[in-house]
Amino acid sequence: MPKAAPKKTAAPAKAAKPVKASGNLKIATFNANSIRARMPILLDWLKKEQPDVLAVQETKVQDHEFPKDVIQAAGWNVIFHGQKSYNGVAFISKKPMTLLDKRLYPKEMEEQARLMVSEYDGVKLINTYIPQGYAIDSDKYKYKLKFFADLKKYFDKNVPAASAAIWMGDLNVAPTEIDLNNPKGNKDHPCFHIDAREALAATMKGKWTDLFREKEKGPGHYTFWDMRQPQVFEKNLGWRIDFLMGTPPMVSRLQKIWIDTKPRGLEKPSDHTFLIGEFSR
DNA sequence: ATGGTTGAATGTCAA
Repeated sequence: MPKAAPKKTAAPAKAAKPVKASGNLKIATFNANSIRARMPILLDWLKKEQPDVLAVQETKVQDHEFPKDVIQAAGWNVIFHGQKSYNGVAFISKKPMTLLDKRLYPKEMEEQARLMVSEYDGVKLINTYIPQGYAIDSDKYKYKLKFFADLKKYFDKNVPAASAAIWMGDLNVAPTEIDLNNPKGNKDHPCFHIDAREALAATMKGKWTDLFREKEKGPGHYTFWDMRQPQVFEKNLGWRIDFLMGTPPMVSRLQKIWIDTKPRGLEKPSDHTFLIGEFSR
Protein backbone atom coordinates (compact mmCIF):
# COMPACT_ATOMS: atom_id res chain seq x y z
CA MET A 1 0.00 0.00 0.00
CA PRO A 2 1.48 3.35 -0.99
CA LYS A 3 2.57 5.53 1.76
CA ALA A 4 -0.09 8.07 2.54
CA ALA A 5 0.80 11.58 1.56
CA PRO A 6 1.79 13.60 4.56
CA LYS A 7 -1.36 14.84 6.10
CA LYS A 8 -1.89 18.45 5.32
CA THR A 9 -2.09 20.21 8.60
CA ALA A 10 -5.21 22.25 8.86
CA ALA A 11 -5.24 25.42 10.83
CA PRO A 12 -4.21 24.35 14.30
CA ALA A 13 -7.16 23.62 16.48
CA LYS A 14 -7.87 26.47 18.75
CA ALA A 15 -5.96 25.88 21.94
CA ALA A 16 -8.29 24.84 24.68
CA LYS A 17 -8.73 27.51 27.26
CA PRO A 18 -6.43 26.65 30.16
CA VAL A 19 -8.45 25.27 33.00
CA LYS A 20 -7.70 26.81 36.33
CA ALA A 21 -7.65 24.14 39.00
CA SER A 22 -7.76 26.51 41.89
CA GLY A 23 -10.38 26.54 44.57
CA ASN A 24 -12.58 23.58 45.39
CA LEU A 25 -13.51 20.71 43.16
CA LYS A 26 -17.11 21.45 42.21
CA ILE A 27 -19.29 18.46 41.27
CA ALA A 28 -22.98 18.69 40.37
CA THR A 29 -25.87 16.49 39.26
CA PHE A 30 -29.06 17.25 37.33
CA ASN A 31 -31.90 15.18 35.90
CA ALA A 32 -32.61 17.19 32.73
CA ASN A 33 -35.74 15.32 31.61
CA SER A 34 -34.54 15.69 28.00
CA ILE A 35 -31.23 17.46 27.50
CA ARG A 36 -32.41 18.94 24.19
CA ALA A 37 -35.49 20.50 25.74
CA ARG A 38 -33.35 21.81 28.63
CA MET A 39 -30.49 23.33 26.64
CA PRO A 40 -31.24 27.00 27.49
CA ILE A 41 -31.48 26.31 31.23
CA LEU A 42 -28.47 23.99 31.12
CA LEU A 43 -26.13 26.36 29.28
CA ASP A 44 -27.12 29.35 31.41
CA TRP A 45 -26.56 27.33 34.57
CA LEU A 46 -23.14 26.04 33.47
CA LYS A 47 -22.00 29.53 32.56
CA LYS A 48 -23.07 30.92 35.90
CA GLU A 49 -22.01 28.06 38.22
CA GLN A 50 -18.82 26.90 36.47
CA PRO A 51 -18.75 23.35 37.91
CA ASP A 52 -15.79 21.09 37.20
CA VAL A 53 -18.24 18.29 36.40
CA LEU A 54 -21.99 18.09 35.87
CA ALA A 55 -23.57 14.63 35.74
CA VAL A 56 -26.80 14.61 33.73
CA GLN A 57 -29.58 12.00 33.75
CA GLU A 58 -32.61 11.44 31.53
CA THR A 59 -30.97 12.93 28.47
CA LYS A 60 -33.61 11.13 26.37
CA VAL A 61 -31.54 11.14 23.21
CA GLN A 62 -29.63 8.67 21.10
CA ASP A 63 -25.90 9.28 20.80
CA HIS A 64 -26.01 10.35 17.16
CA GLU A 65 -28.54 13.06 18.02
CA PHE A 66 -26.85 14.28 21.21
CA PRO A 67 -26.35 18.08 21.12
CA LYS A 68 -22.61 17.89 21.69
CA ASP A 69 -21.70 20.66 19.24
CA VAL A 70 -23.56 23.38 21.10
CA ILE A 71 -22.16 22.21 24.46
CA GLN A 72 -18.63 22.13 23.10
CA ALA A 73 -19.10 25.51 21.41
CA ALA A 74 -19.90 26.90 24.86
CA GLY A 75 -16.47 25.71 26.01
CA TRP A 76 -17.35 22.43 27.72
CA ASN A 77 -16.31 18.83 27.26
CA VAL A 78 -19.01 16.19 27.17
CA ILE A 79 -19.31 12.41 27.08
CA PHE A 80 -22.66 10.65 26.85
CA HIS A 81 -24.43 7.33 26.72
CA GLY A 82 -28.01 7.32 25.51
CA GLN A 83 -30.81 5.37 23.90
CA LYS A 84 -33.98 6.19 22.03
CA SER A 85 -36.67 8.16 23.90
CA TYR A 86 -35.84 7.18 27.48
CA ASN A 87 -33.07 7.23 30.04
CA GLY A 88 -29.58 8.34 29.00
CA VAL A 89 -26.71 9.83 31.03
CA ALA A 90 -23.88 12.29 30.38
CA PHE A 91 -20.91 14.04 31.97
CA ILE A 92 -20.23 17.68 31.10
CA SER A 93 -16.86 18.92 32.35
CA LYS A 94 -14.17 21.57 32.19
CA LYS A 95 -11.43 19.12 31.29
CA PRO A 96 -11.98 16.10 29.03
CA MET A 97 -13.20 12.94 30.72
CA THR A 98 -12.70 9.34 29.65
CA LEU A 99 -15.50 6.82 29.77
CA LEU A 100 -14.52 3.92 32.03
CA ASP A 101 -17.77 1.98 32.06
CA LYS A 102 -21.39 2.14 30.94
CA ARG A 103 -22.72 -1.28 31.77
CA LEU A 104 -23.73 -3.32 34.78
CA TYR A 105 -24.19 -6.46 32.70
CA PRO A 106 -22.22 -8.40 30.07
CA LYS A 107 -22.18 -6.97 26.54
CA GLU A 108 -24.42 -9.71 25.20
CA MET A 109 -27.26 -8.54 27.42
CA GLU A 110 -29.72 -5.81 26.56
CA GLU A 111 -29.26 -2.95 28.97
CA GLN A 112 -30.88 0.44 29.41
CA ALA A 113 -28.67 3.53 29.36
CA ARG A 114 -28.68 4.28 33.08
CA LEU A 115 -25.04 4.14 34.14
CA MET A 116 -21.84 5.94 33.27
CA VAL A 117 -18.52 5.73 35.10
CA SER A 118 -15.61 8.10 34.65
CA GLU A 119 -12.96 9.89 36.68
CA TYR A 120 -11.99 13.51 37.28
CA ASP A 121 -8.88 14.74 39.07
CA GLY A 122 -8.39 11.37 40.72
CA VAL A 123 -11.99 10.98 41.87
CA LYS A 124 -14.04 8.14 40.40
CA LEU A 125 -17.48 9.37 39.37
CA ILE A 126 -20.47 7.04 38.99
CA ASN A 127 -23.49 8.64 37.35
CA THR A 128 -26.73 6.65 37.63
CA TYR A 129 -30.33 7.07 36.66
CA ILE A 130 -32.06 4.52 38.88
CA PRO A 131 -35.34 3.11 37.50
CA GLN A 132 -38.38 4.95 38.83
CA GLY A 133 -40.35 1.74 39.41
CA TYR A 134 -43.86 2.77 38.25
CA ALA A 135 -45.84 0.87 40.94
CA ILE A 136 -44.80 -1.48 43.74
CA ASP A 137 -46.74 -4.42 42.28
CA SER A 138 -45.15 -4.02 38.83
CA ASP A 139 -42.25 -5.69 37.05
CA LYS A 140 -40.69 -2.24 36.77
CA TYR A 141 -40.44 -2.09 40.56
CA LYS A 142 -38.79 -5.53 40.64
CA TYR A 143 -36.34 -4.20 38.05
CA LYS A 144 -35.65 -1.17 40.26
CA LEU A 145 -34.82 -3.36 43.27
CA LYS A 146 -32.65 -5.61 41.13
CA PHE A 147 -30.84 -2.59 39.71
CA PHE A 148 -29.82 -1.54 43.23
CA ALA A 149 -28.65 -5.08 44.04
CA ASP A 150 -26.62 -5.33 40.83
CA LEU A 151 -25.17 -1.86 41.34
CA LYS A 152 -24.08 -2.96 44.81
CA LYS A 153 -22.24 -5.89 43.24
CA TYR A 154 -20.59 -3.48 40.82
CA PHE A 155 -19.45 -1.28 43.71
CA ASP A 156 -18.19 -4.32 45.65
CA LYS A 157 -16.04 -5.26 42.68
CA ASN A 158 -14.94 -1.86 41.36
CA VAL A 159 -15.12 0.85 44.04
CA PRO A 160 -13.20 0.28 47.29
CA ALA A 161 -14.50 2.23 50.30
CA ALA A 162 -11.06 3.70 50.87
CA SER A 163 -10.91 5.16 47.35
CA ALA A 164 -11.97 8.68 46.37
CA ALA A 165 -15.33 8.21 44.67
CA ILE A 166 -18.70 9.89 44.23
CA TRP A 167 -21.88 8.05 43.25
CA MET A 168 -24.44 10.53 42.06
CA GLY A 169 -27.57 11.10 40.09
CA ASP A 170 -31.29 10.55 40.22
CA LEU A 171 -31.60 7.61 42.61
CA ASN A 172 -35.41 7.75 42.66
CA VAL A 173 -35.66 7.06 46.40
CA ALA A 174 -36.43 9.41 49.25
CA PRO A 175 -34.49 7.76 52.10
CA THR A 176 -36.40 9.07 55.14
CA GLU A 177 -39.65 10.78 56.08
CA ILE A 178 -38.09 14.23 56.00
CA ASP A 179 -37.02 13.72 52.39
CA LEU A 180 -40.48 14.11 50.89
CA ASN A 181 -43.42 16.39 51.54
CA ASN A 182 -46.01 13.69 52.14
CA PRO A 183 -44.48 10.54 53.66
CA LYS A 184 -47.77 9.26 55.10
CA GLY A 185 -49.52 9.40 51.73
CA ASN A 186 -46.65 7.79 49.86
CA LYS A 187 -45.97 4.59 51.82
CA ASP A 188 -46.68 2.57 48.68
CA HIS A 189 -45.01 4.91 46.22
CA PRO A 190 -42.15 3.20 44.34
CA CYS A 191 -39.82 6.03 45.41
CA PHE A 192 -40.62 5.75 49.13
CA HIS A 193 -41.83 2.17 49.70
CA ILE A 194 -39.83 0.41 52.38
CA ASP A 195 -38.28 -2.07 49.93
CA ALA A 196 -36.86 0.73 47.77
CA ARG A 197 -35.53 2.53 50.83
CA GLU A 198 -33.94 -0.67 52.10
CA ALA A 199 -32.46 -1.38 48.66
CA LEU A 200 -30.84 2.04 48.66
CA ALA A 201 -29.61 1.57 52.24
CA ALA A 202 -28.15 -1.86 51.39
CA THR A 203 -26.34 -0.41 48.37
CA MET A 204 -24.90 2.40 50.50
CA LYS A 205 -23.92 0.24 53.46
CA GLY A 206 -20.30 0.48 54.53
CA LYS A 207 -19.29 2.70 51.63
CA TRP A 208 -21.53 5.62 50.75
CA THR A 209 -22.58 8.65 52.75
CA ASP A 210 -25.46 10.93 51.73
CA LEU A 211 -23.34 14.07 51.52
CA PHE A 212 -26.24 16.53 51.64
CA ARG A 213 -27.14 15.23 55.11
CA GLU A 214 -23.62 15.88 56.33
CA LYS A 215 -24.44 19.59 56.18
CA GLU A 216 -28.22 19.85 56.41
CA LYS A 217 -30.31 17.87 58.89
CA GLY A 218 -33.66 19.59 58.45
CA PRO A 219 -36.80 18.83 56.40
CA GLY A 220 -38.10 20.61 53.32
CA HIS A 221 -35.03 20.31 51.09
CA TYR A 222 -36.04 18.77 47.79
CA THR A 223 -34.59 18.18 44.32
CA PHE A 224 -37.76 17.09 42.48
CA TRP A 225 -41.27 18.49 42.19
CA ASP A 226 -43.80 16.56 40.09
CA MET A 227 -45.06 18.27 36.94
CA ARG A 228 -48.48 16.67 37.22
CA GLN A 229 -49.78 18.71 40.08
CA PRO A 230 -50.37 22.44 39.99
CA GLN A 231 -48.20 24.79 42.03
CA VAL A 232 -46.08 21.98 43.52
CA PHE A 233 -42.89 23.99 43.31
CA GLU A 234 -44.46 27.16 44.67
CA LYS A 235 -45.86 25.14 47.59
CA ASN A 236 -42.62 23.14 47.92
CA LEU A 237 -44.40 19.78 47.61
CA GLY A 238 -41.28 17.92 46.60
CA TRP A 239 -38.97 14.98 47.02
CA ARG A 240 -35.24 14.70 47.71
CA ILE A 241 -34.35 11.91 45.28
CA ASP A 242 -31.12 13.24 43.70
CA PHE A 243 -27.86 12.68 45.54
CA LEU A 244 -24.15 13.03 45.84
CA MET A 245 -22.95 9.95 47.73
CA GLY A 246 -19.34 9.96 48.91
CA THR A 247 -16.84 7.39 50.11
CA PRO A 248 -15.14 8.26 53.44
CA PRO A 249 -12.28 10.19 51.76
CA MET A 250 -14.84 12.39 49.99
CA VAL A 251 -16.81 12.92 53.21
CA SER A 252 -13.59 14.31 54.69
CA ARG A 253 -13.06 16.55 51.68
CA LEU A 254 -16.63 17.90 51.52
CA GLN A 255 -16.67 21.68 52.04
CA LYS A 256 -20.23 22.58 51.17
CA ILE A 257 -23.26 21.16 49.40
CA TRP A 258 -26.49 22.76 48.34
CA ILE A 259 -29.56 22.46 46.13
CA ASP A 260 -30.00 25.23 43.59
CA THR A 261 -33.79 25.50 43.43
CA LYS A 262 -33.93 28.47 41.06
CA PRO A 263 -33.84 26.52 37.76
CA ARG A 264 -37.03 24.68 38.75
CA GLY A 265 -38.88 28.00 38.74
CA LEU A 266 -37.77 29.07 35.26
CA GLU A 267 -39.76 28.79 32.01
CA LYS A 268 -39.78 25.23 30.61
CA PRO A 269 -38.06 23.66 33.63
CA SER A 270 -37.08 20.08 34.25
CA ASP A 271 -39.06 18.49 37.08
CA HIS A 272 -35.71 18.16 38.94
CA THR A 273 -33.11 20.74 39.85
CA PHE A 274 -29.36 20.88 40.44
CA LEU A 275 -27.47 19.52 43.47
CA ILE A 276 -23.92 20.83 43.87
CA GLY A 277 -21.04 19.79 46.13
CA GLU A 278 -17.63 21.36 46.68
CA PHE A 279 -14.62 19.34 47.78
CA SER A 280 -11.12 20.30 48.81
CA ARG A 281 -8.57 19.26 46.21
C1' DA B 1 -60.19 10.04 43.97
C1' DT B 2 -55.93 7.31 40.35
C1' DG B 3 -56.61 12.89 38.18
C1' DG B 4 -52.70 16.15 36.47
C1' DT B 5 -48.15 17.77 32.72
C1' DT B 6 -44.19 17.17 29.90
C1' DG B 7 -41.19 14.98 26.36
C1' DA B 8 -40.17 11.83 22.72
C1' DA B 9 -42.22 10.38 18.79
C1' DT B 10 -46.22 10.50 16.17
C1' DG B 11 -49.02 5.05 19.06
C1' DT B 12 -48.68 5.79 23.32
C1' DC B 13 -45.26 5.11 26.88
C1' DA B 14 -42.58 6.86 30.75
C1' DA B 15 -42.08 9.65 34.64
